[in-house]
Amino acid sequence: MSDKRENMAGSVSGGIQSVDVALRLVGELAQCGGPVTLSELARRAEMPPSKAHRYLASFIAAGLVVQAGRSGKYDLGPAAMEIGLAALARHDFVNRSADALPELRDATGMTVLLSVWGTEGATVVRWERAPAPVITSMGLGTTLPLLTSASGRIFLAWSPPGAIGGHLEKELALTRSNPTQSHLDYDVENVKALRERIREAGFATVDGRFIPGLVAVAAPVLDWQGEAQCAITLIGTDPAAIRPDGKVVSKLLEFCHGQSVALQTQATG
Amino acid sequence: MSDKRENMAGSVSGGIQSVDVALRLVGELAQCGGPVTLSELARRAEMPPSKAHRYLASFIAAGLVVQAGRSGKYDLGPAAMEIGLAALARHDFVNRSADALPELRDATGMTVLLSVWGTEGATVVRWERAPAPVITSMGLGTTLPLLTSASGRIFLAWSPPGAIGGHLEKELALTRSNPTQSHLDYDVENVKALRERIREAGFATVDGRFIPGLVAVAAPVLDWQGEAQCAITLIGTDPAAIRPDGKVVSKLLEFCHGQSVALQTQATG
DNA sequence: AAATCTATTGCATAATGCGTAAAAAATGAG
DNA sequence: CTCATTTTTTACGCATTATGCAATAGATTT
Repeated sequence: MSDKRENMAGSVSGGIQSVDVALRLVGELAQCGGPVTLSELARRAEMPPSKAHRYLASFIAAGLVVQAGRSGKYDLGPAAMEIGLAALARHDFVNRSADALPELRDATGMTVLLSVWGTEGATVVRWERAPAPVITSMGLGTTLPLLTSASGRIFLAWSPPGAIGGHLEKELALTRSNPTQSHLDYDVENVKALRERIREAGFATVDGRFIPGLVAVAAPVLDWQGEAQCAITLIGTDPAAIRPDGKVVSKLLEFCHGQSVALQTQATG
Repeated sequence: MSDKRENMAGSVSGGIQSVDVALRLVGELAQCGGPVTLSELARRAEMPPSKAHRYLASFIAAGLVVQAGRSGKYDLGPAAMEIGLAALARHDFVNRSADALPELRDATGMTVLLSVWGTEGATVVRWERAPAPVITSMGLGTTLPLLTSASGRIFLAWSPPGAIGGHLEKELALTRSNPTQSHLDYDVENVKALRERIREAGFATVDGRFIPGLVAVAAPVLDWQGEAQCAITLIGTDPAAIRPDGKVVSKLLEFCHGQSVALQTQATG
């Protein structure tokens, strides 16, 4: 009767089941804003607390998770930072651009954002706040929407459709169910046209419609395949700053082009 | 004869064995500078390639690992970044100090480093390069030595001895076997005295002996238990800048004290 | 102080990961 | 182009290991 050799659990990755469970657990923990109790974490990951507890024991032993204070709550630990920083250093435009981002900020007077494409969307990896008092509460790891942020639109335009398909659908569904933002109601055709327009222009902008009073312009750093490795975004308050033929946009494009060339020449392997 | 219920493998974490293996594997992958082949990774992690392959399948399914190009080499993926960034955002002195670090840099004219204690040692988490041309090629995730860096010495002095014991011994052994650095030959007694001196002073300095031409001074941000949550380090070229009664040191101490207070008042739970 | 919720540990069972080994694919030499 | 060699991937049965359930211990609230 047990001639079915396939994995009877839903998560068929061809790998190790325990690891699938473990990664689901750390994923949930990462999405929680801060320390969580065992039972809440178990609830989110949809597993009995005792099971979660055993996995957490392994995580703690590896330093991936720590138990905060004596509240017993669990939180991500130092090993998580190290793995993340190692991953960040791999895609080394982060380090390479470290010197350049402040320059760009000073040259434009706008807040500079560096984001990459993660599993949850466009993820902020580094930012340089402008001297001007722009109220942007955007921390490391913030994920930005695909359609309504300049950063997101870069990945919309310069990522293989397969990579963003799921997220795009999710956002489209969300806009439809949100009639208050009727001016944003994109459909499959609109998005296709938007994508083309952005690719032709070489950059993407959003005006104050999405975040009132804030405007942004973004451009991609492209690898040898023409895919966006990261997006550089400038955020400010002056709508005039993001005019297609303005100084800000040209500086941004120049910068991104230089980064793209640097990325493509070194990664010939 | 199998009445021994204890885990017969070496890694007894009280958790899930498969997860211990998995975390060892990602740890190795993180320590490799870049993409690695299956066989090399398996060699490092001391397991048969077939075993590593199965684990990697799970990692890839979760986005923790990607297969670079068609070389088949494995590398850390976007999920690794996200987990790391989430961990970084948790220990929120990173975000809190984001505004403050540049101020400190401008006030002192020195390069500012923010480091935390990770499993591999003192780990650079954020830095602000000084306008002055200081040649410091220090990327995110760089780990600094415990004895011969100002950042490391902070954790030497303000960490529970148990947490740093292993690393300390390793470094002591390394210094002993390295006769060219005879002026560094610390032993258990020396280190104990060094630790006491640093704790009394409230900060640690290193002069040009370790990195010729560079000097550094560091101070801790302490949590409610009196342990160092992170270290703030100033790096420069002028030995006069790091005098104990100088302006730079007092600015640094003032800054760290402020951060410590902020940390302790908000984390009352 | 009682009660409720949460965290942690123990145990039997069967499901899962492990080693061995072979197939398939890639690489390199003649 | 063909063969030889290395590397990656898949297959399978056995034994170890993760699991669900339940009991205990601890914490927090009424």
